[in-house]
Amino acid sequence: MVKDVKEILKNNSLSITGSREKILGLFLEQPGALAHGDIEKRAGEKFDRVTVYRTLQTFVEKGIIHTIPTADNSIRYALCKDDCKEGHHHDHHVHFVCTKCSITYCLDDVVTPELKLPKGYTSSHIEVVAEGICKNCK
Amino acid sequence: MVKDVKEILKNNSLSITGSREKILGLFLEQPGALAHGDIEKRAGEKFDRVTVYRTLQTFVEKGIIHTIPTADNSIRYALCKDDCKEGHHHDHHVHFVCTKCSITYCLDDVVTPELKLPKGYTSSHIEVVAEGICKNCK
DNA sequence: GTAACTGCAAAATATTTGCATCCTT
DNA sequence: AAGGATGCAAATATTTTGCAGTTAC
Repeated sequence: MVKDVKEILKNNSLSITGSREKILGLFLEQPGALAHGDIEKRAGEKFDRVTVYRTLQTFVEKGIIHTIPTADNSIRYALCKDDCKEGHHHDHHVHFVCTKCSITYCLDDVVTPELKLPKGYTSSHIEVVAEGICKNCK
Repeated sequence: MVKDVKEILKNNSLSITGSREKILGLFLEQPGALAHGDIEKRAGEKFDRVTVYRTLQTFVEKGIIHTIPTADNSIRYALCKDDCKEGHHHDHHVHFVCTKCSITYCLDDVVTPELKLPKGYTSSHIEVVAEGICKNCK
């Protein structure tokens, strides 16, 4: 995983700007996923709401981050692994939402299981979200 | 699965009102899941937006329907099976979103697979959403 | 210098709340 | 009759859009 903010942006042919560096930095400096609100309210940083929306959207399009749908309708974003390319996400790992601290983790080592779908159904992507207690809260 | 609207409401100690009958009827008469907007715009029926919000919330609380989170941030609702009790959902089946017709199905016969979570994590619920082409669209 | 990015204002949507009225039991 | 449900109005919250000024390359 490339850890340098500038390099990630360069690799995706995005211009290097303050907001992008700071927002991408937030993702790199912590393990969990971030919701739009988390980023906006992040202490010490003042982001324009609109810039956050647009930056997140750009990152998703470029395959730098991916979205994690959760039951409470709060979309979270998390870093993609290196093999995500523009328009072609490969986040075949399981997501875990802690019901206590509500941190969302990407369990990169837990692979999405195979599913036997009924006749006639073909799936291109499977999203798995587990809910429970994480290792820090147990 | 109980198919009678009035009976379902009675079983859950809800008063039988026009909106509840109509909204619950919508769920019973079709296989897919419904989003809030689907219900509101349903041709032939005029529901107050607020009533729809409150009715759906009541149904979820009573365990009559459950929510299905999807990547596009549109929450869908689908009927629970009979073994859902108030405050204790048992929808251990897989959900399928067709990328073509965007109907969301509950695949009641496909059971949520077991997951090997990392040390320290315990899950109480696992949500699986598959995306692809359904049997009607292939 | 040019194209892209940002931030402000404002529009468009979506969701929640209060309250008076009506309906179910 | 009493409690709960509905529908309207309005308050909040969320997301999108337009545009002028600024910045990266």
